[in-house]
Amino acid sequence: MGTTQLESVPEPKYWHLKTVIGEALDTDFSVGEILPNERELAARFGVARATLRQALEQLELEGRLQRRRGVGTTVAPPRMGVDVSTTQAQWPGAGEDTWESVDCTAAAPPAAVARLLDVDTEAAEPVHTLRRLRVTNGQAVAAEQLYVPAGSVPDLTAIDAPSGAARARAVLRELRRLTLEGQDRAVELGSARADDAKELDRLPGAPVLVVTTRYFSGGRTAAVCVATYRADTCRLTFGGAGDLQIAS
Amino acid sequence: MGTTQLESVPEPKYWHLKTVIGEALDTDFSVGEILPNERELAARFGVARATLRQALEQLELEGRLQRRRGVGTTVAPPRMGVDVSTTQAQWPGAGEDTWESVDCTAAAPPAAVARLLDVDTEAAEPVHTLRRLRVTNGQAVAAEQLYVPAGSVPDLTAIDAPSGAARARAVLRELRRLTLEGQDRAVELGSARADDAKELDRLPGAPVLVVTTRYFSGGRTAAVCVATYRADTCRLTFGGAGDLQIAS
DNA sequence: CAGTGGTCTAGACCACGAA
DNA sequence: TCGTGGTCTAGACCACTGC
Repeated sequence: MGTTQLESVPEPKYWHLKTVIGEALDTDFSVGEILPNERELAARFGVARATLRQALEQLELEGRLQRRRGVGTTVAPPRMGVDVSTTQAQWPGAGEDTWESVDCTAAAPPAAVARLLDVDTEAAEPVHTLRRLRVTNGQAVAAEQLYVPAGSVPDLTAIDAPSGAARARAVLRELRRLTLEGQDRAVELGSARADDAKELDRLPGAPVLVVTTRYFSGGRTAAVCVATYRADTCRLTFGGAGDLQIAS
Repeated sequence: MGTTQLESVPEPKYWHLKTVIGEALDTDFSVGEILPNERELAARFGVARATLRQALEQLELEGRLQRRRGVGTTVAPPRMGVDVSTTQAQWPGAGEDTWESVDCTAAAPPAAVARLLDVDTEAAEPVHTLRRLRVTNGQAVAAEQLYVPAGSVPDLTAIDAPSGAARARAVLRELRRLTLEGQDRAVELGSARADDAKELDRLPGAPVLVVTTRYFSGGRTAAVCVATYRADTCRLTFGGAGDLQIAS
């Protein structure tokens, strides 16, 4: 009995580190406080920097930390709940939204989106491509692309501006005049494309929650929306569960 | 004009690798096919194994690859859509569910869950803790924990078995007898706890989508459910969007 | 047992932000 | 300019799977 039972299944170092640091965050640090830099933390725990980084990456993935190049690692505030409810079907842009930086072009949609829309890829029906940014509490939390086949908004006059923010608003206005017959939604994990990452102030490849919505009107898919939410800072809520919160 | 414009913002190697391999998956490989091992791939692309692994990790995160220790890296099938719709409020276990491996204990809930339930942490009201596994297409896609305060199911007789699967079914049966007044839902990114990871056939820390649901009845929170979905293989769908699919 | 992916090390250099 | 996190290397050993 001189030695106690050895761990038969040794826990990886980074996993243990994550636990230790996670507990320290709760007790020794407050939100926004800056941690020692990675080289010092690694030395303090007696591990290689790469191992320490593995632990920090996990904590960042869980929304506990925020790391910024050239600045440092800070304690993140609790994730903010952003409402994406489907309980009451509504066109995008309706209600008390906090969308900003509206823009509009006539670019052709990616093949995957064209498949969702009922557009004929051969006929090349024009598709309005809107780009919006969702800003909550002063932070950009989502980049959205809304694809609207020209056929869905026939009454749109060319006078409304050929492109840009004014055009985008005109498309949204026309869309809201239609009768929304239903909508569909899916959520999955993805990694940020370069352009979205830039607008969300993240590095390319950062984990994001991709929310894809189909809007039905007139017996067809009238619009498709692909919204990319920062996975580190956002908790998507449905049904007004704004205060719902589970610490991981 | 002897030299073309140098890349002013050189793309990281792993990012470029991810693109190259991702395209190769579309053209040169079919679902289920096994890739060359990491050491060979790294050599073939002329990078260190760690760099190659960074690219593979991203592709796995996006659900394009599946890696298993001791086996190899295979091309993953498209993510399966699992329905978690909130359009019609219903108690867990109702409808055509595919939940399995039901179990039930009387363990005290984590503090975060107790906060959501209206239980008095001091009085220590007993809480039924159910554990279930959601199996779709023969694969475990989610591990769920359902917390039901004893006060929510007062008519539960002790005769129904003190614990285990039979007890779990009894709790669910009693729950369904109540009038469900509403429900709440939130989705966020997390990393798999050790026990969940084991049941989902993943390593601890694997990315998961955590779905937290509150069930309201009798003017209080009658139950709280925390479901952990494999983020690599699942796409959460709302409103019957089973066929909704966007390639990333 | 051999071969796979998972963990870990001890360095190096780069890109970015702030002073 | 300096300090930060981000990328990258070339190794090593370990844990798991299947033969």
